[in-house]
Order: sequence, then C-alpha cells, then structure tokens
Amino acid sequence: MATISDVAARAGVSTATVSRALNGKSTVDHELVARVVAAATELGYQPNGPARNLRRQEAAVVALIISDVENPFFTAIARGVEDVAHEVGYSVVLCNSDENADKESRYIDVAIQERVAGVILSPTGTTTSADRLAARGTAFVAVDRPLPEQDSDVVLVDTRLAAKQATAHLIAQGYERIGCITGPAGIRTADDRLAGYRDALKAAKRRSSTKLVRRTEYKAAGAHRAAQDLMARAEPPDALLVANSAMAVGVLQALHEQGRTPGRDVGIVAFDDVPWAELVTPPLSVVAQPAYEIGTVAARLLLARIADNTRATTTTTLGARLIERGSSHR
Amino acid sequence: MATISDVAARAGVSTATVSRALNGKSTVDHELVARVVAAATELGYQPNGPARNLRRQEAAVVALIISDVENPFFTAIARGVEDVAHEVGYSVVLCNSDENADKESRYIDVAIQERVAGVILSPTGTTTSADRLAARGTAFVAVDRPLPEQDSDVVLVDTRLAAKQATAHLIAQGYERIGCITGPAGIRTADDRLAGYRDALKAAKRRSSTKLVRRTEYKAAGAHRAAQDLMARAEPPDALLVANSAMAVGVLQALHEQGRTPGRDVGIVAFDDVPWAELVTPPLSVVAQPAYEIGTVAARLLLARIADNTRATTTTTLGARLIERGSSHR
DNA sequence: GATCGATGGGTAATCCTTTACTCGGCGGAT
DNA sequence: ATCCGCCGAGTAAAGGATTACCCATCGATC
Repeated sequence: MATISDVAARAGVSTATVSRALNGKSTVDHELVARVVAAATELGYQPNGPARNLRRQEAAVVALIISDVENPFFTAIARGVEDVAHEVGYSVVLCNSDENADKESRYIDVAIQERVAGVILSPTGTTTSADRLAARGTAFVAVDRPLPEQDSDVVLVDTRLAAKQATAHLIAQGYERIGCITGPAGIRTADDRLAGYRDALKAAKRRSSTKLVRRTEYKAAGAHRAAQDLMARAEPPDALLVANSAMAVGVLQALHEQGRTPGRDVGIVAFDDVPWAELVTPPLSVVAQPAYEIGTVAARLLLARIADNTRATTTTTLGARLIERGSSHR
Repeated sequence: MATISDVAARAGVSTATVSRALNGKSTVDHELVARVVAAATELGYQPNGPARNLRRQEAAVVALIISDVENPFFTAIARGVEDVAHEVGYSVVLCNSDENADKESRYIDVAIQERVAGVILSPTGTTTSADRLAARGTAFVAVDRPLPEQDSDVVLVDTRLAAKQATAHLIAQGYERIGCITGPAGIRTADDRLAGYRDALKAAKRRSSTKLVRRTEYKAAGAHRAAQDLMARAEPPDALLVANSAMAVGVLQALHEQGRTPGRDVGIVAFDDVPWAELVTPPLSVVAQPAYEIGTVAARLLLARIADNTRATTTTTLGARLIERGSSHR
C-alpha cells in the first residue's frame, strides 16, 4: 500500500511537503500541490489513519454508544448525530450496548483506546463506566438519561412532564383506573415516566396504587406479560401509560389476544411516535420525543466540548409532544 | 495518559516485557506478569490503539456499512454481525450509507484509512466503490445485494423466489389484478422482487402489465404516492406486492385514506416481518427474511476471509418464509 | 565439569505521519 | 547596495506499541 514517501518520491518533493499539500494547513507552492495531488491519485494513496491519529493524538471520529439499535428512538438520534458530525468532517461509529453495562463498558474502553475525539452515550443502568472517560479527559455527552454521579453535558427530554400530560389526558378522557407499564428501576427515563404518571394522579386527587404499575425491561415480551398480568386482576386498569414503542407492541398484542379494543376498552398512550402508530385501529396515541433533535444538539455540544473541555457542563431539556389519536378516546 | 513505558518503569521491566505480559503472546515469568498487571491497573493503563494498529498493520475492527439504520431489516443484520464478531474479540462499527453512493464511498475510504480488518456492506446503487477494497486487499463481504462487477463473498436471500411465492399466494387467493411496488431500478433486491412477481404471473399464464408496477425509493413516502397513483387508475389493482416494510407503511396509509380495507379490498403481501405486522387490522402478510442469520453468516465469512484472503469467493443464498396473515385473504 | 539447548527478557528497529526547527532565497526598505 | 524579514521547503524528531534479534542464565546431558 502506497505511503507518503512513495508519493513524495513520485512528486519529487519531501514527505513534509506532501503532508502540507494534502492537508492544506500551510501554504505550498501552487505547482507543487498539483504535482503532489497528481502523484497521490496515480498511486491511489490513502493516508494511514493509525499513523496519523498516533501523531495527532486524536482521531476525527466520535463514538455513539446507544442502548438499543433496534429502537427507532435511538436510530433517529443516530441520524441527528451523524448529520452534524459529517458537516465538520467527523465520522461517527455506532456501538450497540444493548442495555448491557458490560458491553457499554467494553465500548467505552474501545473508544478510549482508539483515542476517538469524543463519545455520545445513552447510559445504561446505574453504574457509571463513563468516569473513565472523564479521567482521560475525553469529551463526552450523555443523551436521553443523565449519568449517575457524573457531571457532564446532557441532553434530555422532559419526560416526566410528558408522562404527566399524557396521564392527565387519559384522566380527562374519563378513564378511571389508569395503569403504567414502564422500564426497569434505575433507568432514569423509566423512573421519570412513572413519576410523571404519579404526578398527574396526585394532581387529579386520585389514589395511585402500585398494583397498577408494572416494571419490566424495555422490550415487547416483558410488556406483553405485564399487560396480561394487569388485565388478569380482579379490578383491571381501564387505561395504560406505556413507556416505549417496543413495549407498546407487547401491550397491544396482549389486548388483542384478550379481545379488548384499545380506546374503547383500554385507553392507551405510548411513548415514541412510530411510523405504524396511525396504522393500527384505533390509531395509537403517543408522546412524540424529538429524537433527531436530541442527536443534533448532543453532537453540537460534543463538538464544542472537544474544542474546549473546560467549559461548564450544561443540561439541555427538550420538550415532548402528546399526539392524541384514537387509542385514548372511548 | 499512561504509556507502556510508564508501566514498564513502574514494574521495573522493559517495554517489551510489558507488551508480552499483557498480550500473552509469549511466555513471561509468572511473577513479572503479576507485577506488570499490577502496575498497569494502578496507572489505569489503556494501550494506545493507533500506535498498536500502526505497528500491527491492522485493527481488530470490522466496519458494517448498511444502507439504512432505520430499517429493522438492516439493524437485525447488525445484531448478527455484532454477536459473531464479539465472540472473537472484534469490535463492529456501524456506518449508515443512507442509500447514498457518496456516503458509502466516503465510509469505504474511512475504513481503508483506519485499516480495519474487514468490511461488510450492503452495496447501494450500481456503482462499485468496493473495488477500492479489493485493490487494497481488504477483506469484505456483501450482504443483501451482490456487488456489481465485483467478485466477492456475498450473502443473499432468494428474494426472487420469495416474491414469486408471495405473488402465487395472492393469485391462489383469487386476486385478479395484482400490482407491485418495488425499489429503484438498479438495486438488485428491487429488481429481483419485480422479477419474481413476473415469474409468478407468467407461471399462472397471466399477462403482466407495467401499468401495475411502480418503482420508487425504499421509503414510506414514495410508496404512499405510488399506491395513490395505482389506485387512482381506471382499473386499479386488487392486490399489491410491496417490497419492504417502510413501503408497507406508506401503502397501508394510502389505502386507509381511501377507505379501502387490506385483504378484503386489496390483498397485500409485504417484505420483512416487523413487530407491528400482527397489530394492524387485518394483520399484515409478510415475507420474513432471515436478517439476523444474514449477519451471522456474513460475519463468519468475513472472519474466514480475514484469515485467508486467497480463498475462493462464495455465494450463500438463504431462504425467506411467507407468513400468511389476514391482509392476503378476502 | 564443560557444552548445548532452551527459555526468558532486554535493546532497538519499525510502522507512517505530522510538525518543530532550520535554512536558503527573494523582495522590500533604507 | 546591503540588510532584514518572510516565505516556502527540507530534515529529522516524535508519537507509542510490537517484535526481530540478541544475550544471559540455568538445567541437563555426556
């Protein structure tokens, strides 16, 4: 594979000149640039990334560690990050931690070892392997959830307020016994959605009962079981707040199996707007989170922090939007 | 940041010994290993990836370039690749080419520059930037679609046969005027699905008319327009074969807007099984592709090729499964 | 007891690029 | 005409790990 010396030899200049000509950092004679470029293309020269990164002490790469590649919410974030990063010449590598603290930790190590310029992550669980990033001075930004015991830039959604509004909406629609299916304890979004749900009940002077709350992993299967379980109770809920779209699949499936119709029999509001929300009957009411925007904001924050890691940390909270459709009307 | 020399100094040995102790390639005295490990952890030593990769002339990383991160088919492939790669200590970086030849080309350059061990890609479009990989001797495997004019390992689905079976199923269900909405010309899966559709019509001695065929990008919006367009014809189709799940969203939406019921009014079979397929009414009949398996097979092929790039190229074709649900029955 | 072999560890070269430093030459100012 | 300053290009160092090569030591064998 051609190296910079090959190019230099072919163009009849020194390697320093080749480097300067190709990177455009310093002024190089017009004609020499042309000769270098010609030589480089003739040889199909591609700079050796590791060598460059070794010398520069940094790679123009940001790592994005998300907790579930199959969740459209996170892939939309990924798009936002990519679009911003590409504008300024950074590449994005996507890592899937799968809500698994070990995998997350492994990817953080990889990011450190490869000396990426920065990391954006949606922290999984309660432990914080991100302190290793802080210890090394690697720039990083948390998205969707704050890092436990770690001060950092973070981009959140006001999910507690959104949950409150969604629950208030169900109350306003006349539902009496509203339940909640949310994610595992310790995951901040799961906790916040539950808290918002309780806020709304309290504001409406309803008694909130833990009997109508179920926690399970953020997957369809868990939510399916939770819904079955809740509906099998002597006094089943007549409405449910569901904490993400994968869970909504499980819940809707369970209701369907029992012959219950969303809306008429059981009011449903789920987090995350998905393309198919309007296709089910009745259409699914959702809390739309600005996922793409989370990505763009996080990327911009990260770039700022890469440029200056001493700046004060910020917390950006974006709003969510309740979209009322048929599943929350009788 | 601590370097190998720091560790060596602290453990009172040479850098060579530290390297050997930590990588376990060569035998090192028991007690020295312990001292090295202790020193490394005390210093929080993380090897410098670029330096290591520079010296080794290869990174333990494979790049996966897919054409749409938001398409569940591709994210399922990603999972398969990841699971296999991690078993043998490789990291996977995911790149989203967005069905855009330029982005694909850029990511291929990045992969070459970073000297990744191998690349798995779902080629977008008709041009082949992958020849650059071949030219460098970088191992690579194509998934979902073969590379135009490029001999390589490739993992495909027998999508033409699947399309034929799906169409035959619609015929068997008594649909008369079956249309097809598929992806852009030049994308192999799109062409194959159309070919399979025609195979079935021919086998049933039906005339196939281009008037019932629409091609558009693999997105909901395009398919929505295509469906509107087809249904507005004087003699609209009474069934549709739809080439992926995003398109299915657009088609179902269009039918809904027109008050037509899938199955009863218009038979539908769409490619790709999605979690929500059973939630719409009637449930959506689909061609389920073994996406996860595509990923695992491709990863194993890539690993074999990384080990020995001289082996003959192979083509693996996996089968798809027609799942009949309500949308293809009157 | 001497020699051979094996084993373990150190020295230094190497991977390729970027960049600090240096130097030559040229133009402008006095 | 001379000198100063600047600009452009070359030389060589640096970045941090791996590994070829070499040496010392120790045990075993004759």
